[in-house]
Amino acid sequence: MSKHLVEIVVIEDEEDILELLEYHLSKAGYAVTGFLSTDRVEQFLEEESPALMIVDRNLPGVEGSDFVAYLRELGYSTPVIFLTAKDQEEDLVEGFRAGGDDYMTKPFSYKELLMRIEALLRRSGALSNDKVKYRDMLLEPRQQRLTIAGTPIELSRLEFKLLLTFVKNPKQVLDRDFLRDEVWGDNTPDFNEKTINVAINRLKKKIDPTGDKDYIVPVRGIGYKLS
Amino acid sequence: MSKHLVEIVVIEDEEDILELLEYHLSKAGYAVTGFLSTDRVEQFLEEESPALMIVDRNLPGVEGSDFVAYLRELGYSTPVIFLTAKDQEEDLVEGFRAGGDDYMTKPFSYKELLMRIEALLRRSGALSNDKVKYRDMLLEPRQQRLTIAGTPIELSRLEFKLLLTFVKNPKQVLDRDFLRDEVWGDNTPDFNEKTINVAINRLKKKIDPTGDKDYIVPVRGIGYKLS
DNA sequence: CCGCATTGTAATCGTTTTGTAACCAAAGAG
DNA sequence: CTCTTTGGTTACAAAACGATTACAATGCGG
Repeated sequence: MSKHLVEIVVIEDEEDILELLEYHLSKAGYAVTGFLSTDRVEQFLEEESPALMIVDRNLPGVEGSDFVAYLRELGYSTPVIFLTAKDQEEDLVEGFRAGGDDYMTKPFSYKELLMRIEALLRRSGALSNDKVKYRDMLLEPRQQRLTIAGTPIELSRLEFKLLLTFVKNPKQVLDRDFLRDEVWGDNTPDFNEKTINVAINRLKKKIDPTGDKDYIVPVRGIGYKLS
Repeated sequence: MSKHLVEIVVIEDEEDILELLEYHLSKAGYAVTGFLSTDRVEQFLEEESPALMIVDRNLPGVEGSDFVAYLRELGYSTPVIFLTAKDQEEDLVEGFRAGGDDYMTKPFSYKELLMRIEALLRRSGALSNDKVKYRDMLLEPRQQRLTIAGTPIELSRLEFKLLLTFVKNPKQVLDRDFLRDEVWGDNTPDFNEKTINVAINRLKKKIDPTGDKDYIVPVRGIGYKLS
């Protein structure tokens, strides 16, 4: 979809499993890059900086854990989840010693994998912990980022602040005075009547260009509300 | 990694399991504080800040996950490993949703628990690595040296410190206040607004003279981020 | 002390964002 | 239906902000 999404690298030599992983991760909204071996991965890391790597232990040529240990040696600290059929304790220990963050044995639940991915992304700071969702809109105040149905939308600071106050007070009619205080600040003298109109207008054009989503609707004589 | 002084909190209502945990963790070199219920934990967190918490799901009165969710709500981001007899998928999902970092079902191997603890500490703690690699940049803080794609680049003290804070917080938007505190120190009075701009500018010119790598990108009205 | 690198400050430029004003369209009251 | 009121739309001006450059201040090694 887009480069704004969280990027995950999967290294897995069994092609059908790799495809299944790619399918599940893409569906969950991640940008996935798959590798059948470690051959091109180092080169890839020189150019991109994925948020997480899922690495099979059994890879052609190299042990997955040796490869991760090598990356750690180089200085990469990308979070790693090992996937493996090996469930012996010493294999697991080897994985963690190599610098892995988590370890799952096959067969595993995809739901659980997704949960562990999310937890690790949260911990490593790749995901913002404060998110506000409303319908298909996802706002991340710290990053000042908005995605609608997965598509990133660029908003200016004012526009974001405005949308955020609506999302924080959903379904309520926000009168013009409230919006002025909340978004522009209460110390603003000679505040132009139409400033709000124009700001709302610009916001609407960005979050709903076709105008059929009806996020923000006017309430005549009072203000606006998010429906 | 020095395990000295690393403080771990264990919340477990079954007294014998708690003792066993305390035994194993102490033996591994951690300072352990055990609780039989969540009652005193919040008060404890106000005074101390443990590096990690091990929390049983089944606690008298409160669900362990609810308690962790409550702590997260309060703003505590202490790493959490859940311990539980519950191995249903939805229980696990609930644990992660509450803000847990890892999840182990009883009976579990102590060796594995210790590995997971260490991995989580590594990930969450300030790992003072002597090498940090990000894309094709390699920073060596000890020697204050930078190489990009193998080529050494000369950076001044300030420039290095600035780049290091970006590499340590990749993909996150660092606002001007954060950068000021982190790089210049928080005790700087009458800090010129443009100082950051100029410093970033000089840094960019050195690490990306042609300007096509896009390491550091501005986020208008907030600050900058490393992409 | 001098010379050099480093860092801060100020001025200027260009772009983006935001405010203002004029005009258009729609809703409601009579 | 017409008039009034209020919101929508557009164009333009002002302001905010980052980039860039030049220059001054600072610090450090000789």
